[in-house]
Amino acid sequence: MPELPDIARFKKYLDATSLHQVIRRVVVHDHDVLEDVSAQRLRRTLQGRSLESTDRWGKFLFVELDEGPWVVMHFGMTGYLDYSEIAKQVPDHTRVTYQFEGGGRLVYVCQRKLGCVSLADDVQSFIRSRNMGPDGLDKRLDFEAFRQRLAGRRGAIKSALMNQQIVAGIGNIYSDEILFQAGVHPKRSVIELDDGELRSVHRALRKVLRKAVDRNGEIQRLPRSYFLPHREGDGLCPRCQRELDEAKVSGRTAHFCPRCQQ
DNA sequence: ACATTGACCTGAGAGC
DNA sequence: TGCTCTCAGGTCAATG
Repeated sequence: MPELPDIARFKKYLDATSLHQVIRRVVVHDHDVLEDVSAQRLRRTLQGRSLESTDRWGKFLFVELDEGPWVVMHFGMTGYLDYSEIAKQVPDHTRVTYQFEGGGRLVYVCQRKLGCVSLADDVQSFIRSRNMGPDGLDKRLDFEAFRQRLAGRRGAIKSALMNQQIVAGIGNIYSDEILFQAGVHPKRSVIELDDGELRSVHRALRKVLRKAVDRNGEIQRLPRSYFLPHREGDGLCPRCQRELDEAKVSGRTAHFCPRCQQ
């Protein structure tokens, strides 16, 4: 479930709890989540360093060390961070522990192991190497840029929104909200959308992500006029009260209102 | 070049 | 109670 607004919350959480503390040691509980880095190199790179600042791009969280490369974290669909001042039992499915001098610790938890922890020399080259599109909240993603990135696409608009190479940060959940607010059916092909519809999708994308970040990625704190509280709740469209419908869109389950999204 | 599908991974919940 | 099946969903390799 972690999408752009969730990663923004994790970033804030890390900033508030873990910056400027010296790392005493790193424990890798499960090597499966390490990507392009051995446990030994991760340990040696981080030991004695401190976390100095964070950055986010799409669903990736980057953490700058006082010296050396950046730590990169991706949360798959079940990942999150947990900080504790005192030594206590780590949560189930803890994959990496960052133990600080002074007793605090930050852990990376990822039940389904679809996320990963890695090192990168710098944020920009990491993003380039993965061919990632602009972050969904990037100011440069204006309507023209958005339309250009969708040019030549024939697949479903929902798939395009979830494609990290087109726009980074949107997943299954928030693409549902965006398409609901734009009044566009998730299965509509990108090429058959006219300029007005594309503009609505773009406007909804910006608005939804901004609001969701503002609400800390907590769906129950979104306005009742939003789609997601009902997707997770009564299953009724907040606009017309009709029963929500679902459909498979390239392997994912899309939720939508059959009346408001034609 | 783009689109689609299955595999990866684990646990919850359904159905029997 | 316990077994099996399906589903959740981000991403990537393989296939169309």
